[in-house]
Amino acid sequence: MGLSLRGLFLHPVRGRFSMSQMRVRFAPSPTGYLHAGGARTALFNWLLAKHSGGRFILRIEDTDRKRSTAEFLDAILEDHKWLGLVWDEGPEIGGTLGPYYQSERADTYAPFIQKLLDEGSAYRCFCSPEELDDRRSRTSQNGRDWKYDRKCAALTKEQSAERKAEGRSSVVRFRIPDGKTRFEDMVLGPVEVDHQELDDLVIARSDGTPTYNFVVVVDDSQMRITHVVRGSDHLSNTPKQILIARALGTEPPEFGHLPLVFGPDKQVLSKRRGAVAIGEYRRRGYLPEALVNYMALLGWSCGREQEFFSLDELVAEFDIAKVSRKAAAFDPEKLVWMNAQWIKRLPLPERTARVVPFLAAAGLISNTPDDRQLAELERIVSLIDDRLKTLADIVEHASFFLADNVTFDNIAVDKVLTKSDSVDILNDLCGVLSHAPDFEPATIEDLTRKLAAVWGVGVGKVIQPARVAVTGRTVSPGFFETLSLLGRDKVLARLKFASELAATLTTE
RNA sequence: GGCGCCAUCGUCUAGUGGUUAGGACGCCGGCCUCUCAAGCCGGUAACACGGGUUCGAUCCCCGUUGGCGCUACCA
Repeated sequence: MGLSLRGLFLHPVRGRFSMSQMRVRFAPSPTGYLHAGGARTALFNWLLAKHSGGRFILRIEDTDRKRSTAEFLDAILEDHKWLGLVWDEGPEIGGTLGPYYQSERADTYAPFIQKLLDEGSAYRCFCSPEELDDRRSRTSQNGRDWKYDRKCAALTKEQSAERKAEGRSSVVRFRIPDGKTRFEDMVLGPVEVDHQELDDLVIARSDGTPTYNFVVVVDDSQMRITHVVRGSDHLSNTPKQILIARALGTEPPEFGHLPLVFGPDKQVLSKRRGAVAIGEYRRRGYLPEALVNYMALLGWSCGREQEFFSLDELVAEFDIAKVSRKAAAFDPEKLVWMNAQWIKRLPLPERTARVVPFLAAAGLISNTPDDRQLAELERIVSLIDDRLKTLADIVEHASFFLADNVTFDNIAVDKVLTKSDSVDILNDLCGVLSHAPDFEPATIEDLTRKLAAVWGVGVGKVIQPARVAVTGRTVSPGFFETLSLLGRDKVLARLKFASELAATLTTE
């Protein structure tokens, strides 16, 4: 009873022009991971709210108990936090207009269904799915322009009650009135829909549970949502929801429909089609800053030629009216570029800290390095400079610094160490460096260049075999700095090892 | 099929009733250079088509085509 009373309280006048702050929600269902499409919707909602100093509400639409899982829920919450889209009301923190899990709101809907039934805005429909199928297939060749024929709409309340008493199962349908619905979409502008195109939708299933289009209206009203921003795949639901809201005596929120996001294959991003989960980007070494920046630019632009935006800058600049009406394709290559740009902009200590989990996962360092290790790591990261496209790239760039032994790249070995003079070059360099007065980059450079002069070749001829010897690869940060940081002992040992290896490979 | 949304370089986009149609990613070339990146310089590439309106349309209108979405007792 208490629940019903609370449930019956809707907000008849929202007051578009009142001083009350904007209340915006994102309502994911935990039936899959958050992907770039959903995350962009969340981001735009969040930005809309924050730009106006309003509140961002997270509501979990977990009524599909079969497909909803705790794992998906956790991932979604974690992704929001990681992206910086903190919510003002919702899971974990609650709020005054909860519960924020739809599954916990199950008892609030029945009184509203009853209200519509009592007032004649809805009616019971006793047509079975089989009958419906039958009539549907007879109405049109392909059965695709079928609309519910309102067979049960004409039933009087007495007839309806009688059938119900007989125990016949029924659904509740919303009675679409004559006329047109128009609304001003925040993204699309004016939208008008003739009710001829709508049919009497089911708002309560035969088991009594309410359907999506009904639940959303009640939830949004009870949570005092003022603005709904969602994918344009919901556009056709909007007039139905507006009509239901009005029948319930509450003012519908403002709506904004975002164009869909395609994958590079021009197919709409979706869970079913295996869109990349946000958590996957995190694991692959993308920065949340880059992802947010990239997603914001997917369908929105500030009008100037600025392309880098922090979350704070986005909050300040975001204008939903400037969102494009055209669907946009997600370009992974541009994301990579943007990620590299954001990594470059990270101050060294920060960049170093962010790289730690990736090195730890590769077993190259401890998850909790001490100050000395961190200082060394910082020198390595500094040397690698802006070669990282993702944080995960740190492993391939830094492993030869951190691992005890060099892992040789076969192609590098084939290409460089098999050259006939590589053994002698490596031995000579080893000899020269073992007598170096110090192991500063300048000293190493000087000695290396002199050796190259003795051989009568360019420095590159000396450096390349030595690079492979010391790093196992043909590419690395600056050679002299790399050797210096690695230290004389390791360098000499590796040169020696490689020269022996090369000796076994050189056929002449 | 019906209804709806959309249409500028391959991709993300800016833009105006008169512009050499701008930027970014990618790609190509060059510079730098010990390799690879980064950086810098240069290049490649677009107003879907057809009718109107207009002195003049990429821009406004209509149509065509194309892409996409919706069309459930899913959300």
